[in-house]
Amino acid sequence: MTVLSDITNSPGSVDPSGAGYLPGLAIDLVILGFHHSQLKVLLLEYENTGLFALPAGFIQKKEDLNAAAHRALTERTGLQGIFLEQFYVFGDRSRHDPSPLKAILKGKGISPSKRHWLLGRFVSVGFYALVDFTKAVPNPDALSDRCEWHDLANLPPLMLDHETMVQKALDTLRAAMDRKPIGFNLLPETFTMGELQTLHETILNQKLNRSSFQRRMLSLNILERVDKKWTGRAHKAPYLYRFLQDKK
Amino acid sequence: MTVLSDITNSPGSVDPSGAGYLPGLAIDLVILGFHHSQLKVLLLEYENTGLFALPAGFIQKKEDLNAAAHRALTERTGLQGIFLEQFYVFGDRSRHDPSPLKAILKGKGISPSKRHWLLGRFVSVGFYALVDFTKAVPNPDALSDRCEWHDLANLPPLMLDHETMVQKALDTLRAAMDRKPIGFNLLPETFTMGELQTLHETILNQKLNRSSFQRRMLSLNILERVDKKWTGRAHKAPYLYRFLQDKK
DNA sequence: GCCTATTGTCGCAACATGTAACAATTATAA
DNA sequence: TTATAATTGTTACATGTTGCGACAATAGGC
Repeated sequence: MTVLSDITNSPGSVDPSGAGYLPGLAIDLVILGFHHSQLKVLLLEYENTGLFALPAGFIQKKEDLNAAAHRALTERTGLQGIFLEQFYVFGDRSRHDPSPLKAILKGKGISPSKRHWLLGRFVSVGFYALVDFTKAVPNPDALSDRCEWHDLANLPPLMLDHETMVQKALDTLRAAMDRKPIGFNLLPETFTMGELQTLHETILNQKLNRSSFQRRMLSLNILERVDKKWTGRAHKAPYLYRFLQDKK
Repeated sequence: MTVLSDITNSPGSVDPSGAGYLPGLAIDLVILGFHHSQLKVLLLEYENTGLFALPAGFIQKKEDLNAAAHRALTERTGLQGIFLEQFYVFGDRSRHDPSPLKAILKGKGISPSKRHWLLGRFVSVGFYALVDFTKAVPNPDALSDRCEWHDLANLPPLMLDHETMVQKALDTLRAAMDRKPIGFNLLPETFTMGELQTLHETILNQKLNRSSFQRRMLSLNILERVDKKWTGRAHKAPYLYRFLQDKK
């Protein structure tokens, strides 16, 4: 678990990296969920600053890059074994803007030296994760006050280039989806065909034909029909489906 | 232009980065060409070591990541305005193996200190480029002795994880190709439909149907029929096509 | 029991792709 | 000069996939 001292203590003026992390390199996570027909993204909030940001992470010197991303994901959500993939590296100079972090540190009662390692230029590797909204337990990091789901359609203003990151993650997800049906990762263990279709429609931002969608999904042979779902509503009960694990 | 001193001079024992570059971060280029029905990749060779490697680059502290990749590409090929995209970040600890670089430096008559910045752990951003084989002018960097095209189907043993990089670049290219017809970037200004098909077949490693391929390509409306090509061979002369620039 | 909303499924049209055939063209051989 | 072989551009037809509507089957509301 990251503790405040890991991040806020400078490891010494000669070493620009913080506490055993790779210098100048960060990870930003676009953690996506799906709930009430809405795509959600997990954001950190910094009190007294009005700032929101994507969960981030640093890579330990003795740690693989992807492992660091998984660790950061687990720290924020409590989840393991989740779909998590790189989507882009953000490395423009224009990203180097220490003012938001200064504000955050100040809000935490810290007066960082000008050469504090967090205030330098960072190249950030963007990862996106697809999680079961009902299983994730959001958990803020050492510097943030809240870690909460936000509607993707209605984001608060984000720090630095984090809006671009979300957009690019979404583009990657869309492109990946017609290659592999990874959307399943966003749903609970069992789900109806209607829920799966709504998910796809939300991600792609377009209506899909009901019967073609059903036909296409079933023809993939990655769904197992489990049970009927009792909806309590005035119509035929839909089947529940489960994603066949061995097809992952 | 990179000079030897840029790379071999340590900038001082307190600063782990070399000569104004971002520390611990590199770029590796998978530069692809196409010639004589073969996919080619540009490799650097290090004499006396038997080592081959992908062209690499470092990111200047005042430089955007993508700009650094373009700069490295131009340095190795003389080309500008080329298709060049990130495809993956390689960040495993297991990449950290200083022995090949030690051998290379030794071959150059340099005895690096144990803490030489090139011998540390590097995270590397993989880019792949698609270039016109006939236009590129390969040019070795400060540490290498040769920069030459090699058949992708018959690679020499590569340094570190560079074979994985080539494979992953190829996977990315394949996936990208049925999204956008980016294969054109590998051909000269004008080309026949047969050449275009051979290119696709080589990249995808599978035979394609001739008439469907032609139909599909023409239906994209990105090709302009220019002229007939005189082949000097005993059959009907094929048309030459040009890629419509405005569709790029 | 009738009505309404939703689901599972089927049939048909529209479109795309695989396959083969055919005519056109160009050099070579007879 | 004519036949031949190779390769290309194009078309015709079979096959496969997707879009779209129709229909029956529920399940609760009334």
